[in-house]
Amino acid sequence: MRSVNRDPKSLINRYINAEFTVMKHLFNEIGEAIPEQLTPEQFQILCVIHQRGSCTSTDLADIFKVVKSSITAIVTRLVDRGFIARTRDEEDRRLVVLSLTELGRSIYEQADQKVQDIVASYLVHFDETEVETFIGTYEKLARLMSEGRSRA
Amino acid sequence: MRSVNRDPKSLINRYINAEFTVMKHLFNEIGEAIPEQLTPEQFQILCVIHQRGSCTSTDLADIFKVVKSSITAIVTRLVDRGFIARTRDEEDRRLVVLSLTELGRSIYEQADQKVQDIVASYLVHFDETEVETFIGTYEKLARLMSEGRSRA
DNA sequence: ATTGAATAGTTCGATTAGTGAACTATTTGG
DNA sequence: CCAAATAGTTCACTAATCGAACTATTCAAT
Repeated sequence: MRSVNRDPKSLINRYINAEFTVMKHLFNEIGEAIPEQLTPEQFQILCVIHQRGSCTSTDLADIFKVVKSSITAIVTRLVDRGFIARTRDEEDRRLVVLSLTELGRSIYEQADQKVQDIVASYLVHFDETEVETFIGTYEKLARLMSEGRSRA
Repeated sequence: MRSVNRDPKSLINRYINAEFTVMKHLFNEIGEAIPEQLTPEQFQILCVIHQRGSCTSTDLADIFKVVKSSITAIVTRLVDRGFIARTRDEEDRRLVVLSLTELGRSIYEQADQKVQDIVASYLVHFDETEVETFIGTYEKLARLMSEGRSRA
């Protein structure tokens, strides 16, 4: 990307505008579509616990790059609504293991289906190789950012 | 994208994971980098006013897909900090015209430079055609979403 | 074996962003 | 000219986030 410095505005601004627009719309539509009024953050937390089976507050704080007290707050709301169970780990009693309840799993699966539908309804406008290339580049970017912090 | 329905999870989940990861990191880094503690929302509002010269609360509410009272709140904070001026339109006295103060312009330009630097530091890992293809697809997606609401 | 440091999590008080309903002020159109 | 539409604000509420202070537990080093 030699031309970044010669032509700094155009590509980067196009990228930022697209990113903001897409993210805003996606979040809005997901917010509308998700049953039981799950926020995007709540949805993502259920998603991680669903994928892993269980996890801790510290795991979630690392994944989402927020401090642990933020996780406590969100998790408490989800526990109050019966979507998540908090279980003390008997091996290491400092740990609180988070897992989905049956209700939580069911809610997550409904929400996930809606998200799939929304995204699919957009992806249908692209041909397959375009999508694969796009996602490949996107994942590379996500990887760079996750590894990141080593850049200037 | 015929295979979306046959192979529904993989591509869509990869896309969503990448989207969330990238957005999270980008917002975090922008938040850290922006001077004077501008939040991403505040930055985006200054950005729109900077691009347009001036605008109204209703414009901003439309652009960001939020209700007008949200805009009132953010704008009030930016006015309090001296970044934005509210001017009653004498033609149509219902309108409040928002514009950047000198300070606001200066703060925005500093923040914008940091954002450019952050994005450039990632784009440098890609070759130019890859970036152009990626952004092209991204903009197409953003366009579909903006037009959207007409889908199922 | 004891104790001091690290780790896991919560609580509390603050700020920011967002919503919806009720409100004021102005303009417009039948 | 008056009713409806438009523009914006205020208010009370919720969600997410932060940071500092706190409890409880485990680990490590002497």
